[in-house]
Amino acid sequence: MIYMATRSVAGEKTGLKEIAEAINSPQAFTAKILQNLVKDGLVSSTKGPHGGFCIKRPTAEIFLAEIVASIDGDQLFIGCALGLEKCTEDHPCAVHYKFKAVRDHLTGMLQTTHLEDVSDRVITGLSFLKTGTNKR
Amino acid sequence: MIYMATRSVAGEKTGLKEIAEAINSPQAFTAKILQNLVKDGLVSSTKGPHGGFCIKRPTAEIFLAEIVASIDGDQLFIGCALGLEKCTEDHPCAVHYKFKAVRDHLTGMLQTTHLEDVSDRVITGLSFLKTGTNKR
DNA sequence: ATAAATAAGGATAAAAATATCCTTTAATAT
DNA sequence: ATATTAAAGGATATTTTTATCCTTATTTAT
Repeated sequence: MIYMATRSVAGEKTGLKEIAEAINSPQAFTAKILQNLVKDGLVSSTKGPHGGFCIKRPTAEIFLAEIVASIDGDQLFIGCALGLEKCTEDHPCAVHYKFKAVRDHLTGMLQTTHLEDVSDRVITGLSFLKTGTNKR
Repeated sequence: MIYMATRSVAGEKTGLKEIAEAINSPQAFTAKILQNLVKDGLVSSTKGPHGGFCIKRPTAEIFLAEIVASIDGDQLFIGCALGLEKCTEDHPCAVHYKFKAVRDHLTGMLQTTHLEDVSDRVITGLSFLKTGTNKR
């Protein structure tokens, strides 16, 4: 998403191959994740020559939380740190409140940081999407 | 560890079976994790009748960070949010600083919260180690 | 219309995390 | 000494996550 954001300024498409290379992620795997993002309406795709993927909405309106939820589901946001099925104010796990503070911080960050924030740093060369030797 | 903390007041041993039941975790799997904690010096174990596991140091001196590191390794503390092999101030990933703030919060919490903090809440009935129907 | 390019989707495979089983080792009690 | 209890450790199995492969569907250019 960040790479596409650095590219889809005027609604230009970016091909799978290019995206996968840019983030040093296997093509087929990247394709599956893109399919998911398409299914969830964050990205549009077109087949055929000059086809590819494109972010649907303005990058300043897409927050990281949406992307994380689309790719990884909601466990990051609602799962219990100790793995309890039911972990609530009524029946909190032993680290519920300590953990809640951290999670609220994380959730808040993801809900207030939009793609533009992040992609701008890449465009200006302040940060990176790969190292040349990534782990995954 | 939290369950043992609620039990090993005067250096009493707690058996594997009892621990596994208390936290609703499979016995054999719990045993592997306990082996690890023993190897890392957080827990002592004795075999034979009346054998079992016991936390080695005062619970007020064992911080959650140590336990997490023993069980899950250090990726939680040092891993890059975007999966870059090398993610540093010099070569930061696109969410490095945003993520760093959250991680510092998490790390800080784990490094300042000790077992006693957490087990006391269980002892006084304010929080719980299982629900009856856990996920894992 | 046909060929070429490209994503979609289903089936499968590989790797990692989670979990189990069984044999061995050590401690205790008789 | 022997039997019993309980953890240690190695091998294996299951599940989940990560990744690949191959066929199909769609779009564009000729």
